[in-house]
Amino acid sequence: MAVSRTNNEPRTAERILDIAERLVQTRGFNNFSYGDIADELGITKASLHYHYPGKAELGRALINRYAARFAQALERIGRDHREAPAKLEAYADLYAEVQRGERMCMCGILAAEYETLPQAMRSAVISFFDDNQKWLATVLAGGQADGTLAFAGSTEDLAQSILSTLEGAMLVARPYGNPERFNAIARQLLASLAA
Amino acid sequence: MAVSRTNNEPRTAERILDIAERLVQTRGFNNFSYGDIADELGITKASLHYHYPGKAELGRALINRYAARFAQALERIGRDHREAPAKLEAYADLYAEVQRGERMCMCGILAAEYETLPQAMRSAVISFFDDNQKWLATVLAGGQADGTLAFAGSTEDLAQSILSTLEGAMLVARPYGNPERFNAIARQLLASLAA
DNA sequence: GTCTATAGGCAGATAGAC
DNA sequence: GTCTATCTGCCTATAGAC
Repeated sequence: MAVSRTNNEPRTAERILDIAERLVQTRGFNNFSYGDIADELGITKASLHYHYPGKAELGRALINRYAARFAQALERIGRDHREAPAKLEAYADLYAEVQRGERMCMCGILAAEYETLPQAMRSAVISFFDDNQKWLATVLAGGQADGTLAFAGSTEDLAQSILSTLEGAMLVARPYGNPERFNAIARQLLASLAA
Repeated sequence: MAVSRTNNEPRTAERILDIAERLVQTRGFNNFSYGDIADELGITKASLHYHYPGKAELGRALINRYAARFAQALERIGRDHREAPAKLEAYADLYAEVQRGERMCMCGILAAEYETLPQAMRSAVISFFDDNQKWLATVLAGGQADGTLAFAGSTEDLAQSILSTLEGAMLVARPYGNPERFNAIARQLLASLAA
């Protein structure tokens, strides 16, 4: 049964985000244009401005959707896995999937471009990292409590470290175009936390 | 005593690199222009083309100088420190210095922009990472041999992991503008390797 | 080595017809 | 919602005078 919708297949706003998302994650926010999206979608640049008045608004929409999808994935991990090591492995798999698509984490690449981003996008990037770190810290605390994880230092520091290592692994692996490079680092990271 | 030079103080080519280097490391290679350099240096855009015919050549010169300086720093570390843990600490300090200048590692930010780089720059980025990894692997092997470091797995994998963690720590710390965020991760990393 | 002048292209954005 | 047409600005780059 079709979802209620006035027009036939006019999810143009979503399709714009799909294309722009791939372009951000492969080229960076400043290195694609309305023209690139328009060509691929088969409409004109002017039409894009109807859906997203400016590039800053488009950028906000991109991060918002990306962060929401990531948050859902974290919730799902919480439901699907009981033990902390399994949760962390599933978390690393989220990054591995992005890597397999020959993309960079959206907020990772935006962090590199941070100085050039419109203000509205900056705060969204920070929120993404904060949310991830908070989730990781909770998982780490749980694993420490039930003895499935072993580590020294604060959960916050370690959460920061895990996030940075995964982002860095994606970043450095990019030029090599070799997913295994990322996987090797992720495996080491997880192994170092096992009880 | 003055170094032999035909003109008075015309190291324009070097001053161009100084300015461009800071711009790359803060904004990215695609997010600064000849105009930005010209304004800061007080000459015209056209004059820049005399020193570097195109932006691709400028980019090559930037990486070459950066990589050469980094290689010198690695040599110096080898001379100044005998034990592996001290070498690794000095290595992490190289990154911390960059971070203090509110910059990103040049090759780290170029890795994010990799897809958009001219071919000549791409290979130079990979060489930079390869050289660093090779140096790290040698240090790790030395520390393992004399018992000052303790770790499982291959030296190559661990070298990859250290490089990625430091690059990722710089990347994620950028939006926060807080050097301490980088330092906390670097300390954890070094502590995890101590014998 | 540095300048003026200019070319040619592409960026983001807007007005207004349909 | 999408179009054509257009604007303004910036980009890299070149020619040629000084």
